[in-house]
Amino acid sequence: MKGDHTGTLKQLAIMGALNSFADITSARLGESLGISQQAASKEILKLAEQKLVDRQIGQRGQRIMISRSGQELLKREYLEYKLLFEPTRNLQIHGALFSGLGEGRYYISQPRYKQQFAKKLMFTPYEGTLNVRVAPADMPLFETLTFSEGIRIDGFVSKGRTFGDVKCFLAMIQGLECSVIIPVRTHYTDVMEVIASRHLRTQLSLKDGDMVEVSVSIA
Amino acid sequence: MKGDHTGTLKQLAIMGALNSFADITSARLGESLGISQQAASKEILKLAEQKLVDRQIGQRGQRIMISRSGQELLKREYLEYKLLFEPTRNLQIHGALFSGLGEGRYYISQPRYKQQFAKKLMFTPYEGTLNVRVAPADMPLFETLTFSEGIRIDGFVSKGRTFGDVKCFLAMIQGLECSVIIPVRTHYTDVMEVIASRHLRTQLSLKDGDMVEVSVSIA
DNA sequence: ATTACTATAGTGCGAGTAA
DNA sequence: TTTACTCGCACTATAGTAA
Repeated sequence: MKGDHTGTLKQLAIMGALNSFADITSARLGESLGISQQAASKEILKLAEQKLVDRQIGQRGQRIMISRSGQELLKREYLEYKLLFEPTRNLQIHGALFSGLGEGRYYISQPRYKQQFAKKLMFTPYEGTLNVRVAPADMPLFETLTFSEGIRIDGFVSKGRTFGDVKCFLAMIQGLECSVIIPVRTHYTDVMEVIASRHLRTQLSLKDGDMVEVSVSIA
Repeated sequence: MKGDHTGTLKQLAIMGALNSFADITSARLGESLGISQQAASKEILKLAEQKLVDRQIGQRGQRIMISRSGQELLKREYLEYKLLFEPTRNLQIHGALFSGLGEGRYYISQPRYKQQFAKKLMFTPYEGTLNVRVAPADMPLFETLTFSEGIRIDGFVSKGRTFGDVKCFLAMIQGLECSVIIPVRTHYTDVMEVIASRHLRTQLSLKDGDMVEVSVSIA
């Protein structure tokens, strides 16, 4: 709110700066936003300062591209709107962190899974999972995920091993966009695996035993 | 940008003011937005002044609900983000307005259609259609809609008459959210029917013969 | 053409506080 | 408890203009 430049960033994205450098003059940006050329110029400088955009400056104009963190900001914004308008329910699932044996990391680092995550989720997952021991009181909620449609990730066979179908649910953990992944053919478990674009433990300063709340959105 | 209170409006929606009155104190709103209680109070007053929210004031707080135009603002915002992040293509289809014989109005005012529009589109259509005679140069574009998946509206039989399946495509006309509807079993036509939540002719000051551009998004 | 500096006018924020 | 006023300060916008 205080220094909120989300609107400007969105306009830059609309003008083509989301996935590549776009020629955008401060005058044209100002016109789109209903502000002066000077104000638009300052907006760009501030976005660059906050590393939300990258710039290439020439003498006959500048080229602007939204940075990785800028993209994440816009995606988070999009997700919030989506949760508002799409008829989804949000399940608040609580649990305690624990360290797994690294099977999660092994699974999601399989190239065939990774390709699909990158395509079907809105982020490219960090290669590791956050293991959450679901609170007994929330087990009924967690189990409804078994019966809900999620984003389908197809299984495959690699080197004689079978990697089964998996489904993902978009979720939020402490304000961060993430995804809960569960096998389609579930065995009973109280372990919820969470993936995100970053290493959640360092990002959120979490350690074993910490209680977390994951807000899972189901269709 | 100048007097942009979209962020505040979105926060109010998140806090439950989208579809009903919600008890929201200025202090709590301020906390959510990272501003003071006083600033939040002013934000609310400005939103109310612009008729983007309705208020009920008591002595132990206020109840806030986002107005119809406020909802439309947020939906437009959502649509913009959606077009940015969902892998859609946008077809710019041009054509000239003309007056139909009112069959469009007759069709979309059928209750069975209306119910589905309200549920599956993001707006409740005004009971009338805008008839656009598609420019010959854009006919190939228009025809691709025939082969694209849209939002499916199921047909039905009423009083011995058959109303066929129809599909809708989210679209924008002069910055306004709208939808293009075409029968699933299409006969060849150069007439594109556009519906929206308002009477587009008055809303956009259009008259017969005017050229319009409709930006249709397909999956 | 551009971007972006300076100076000034205007708007917004928050502390204190009334109702 | 609330909401929302005034007022001082800071931030932001625009016009003019340099580079």
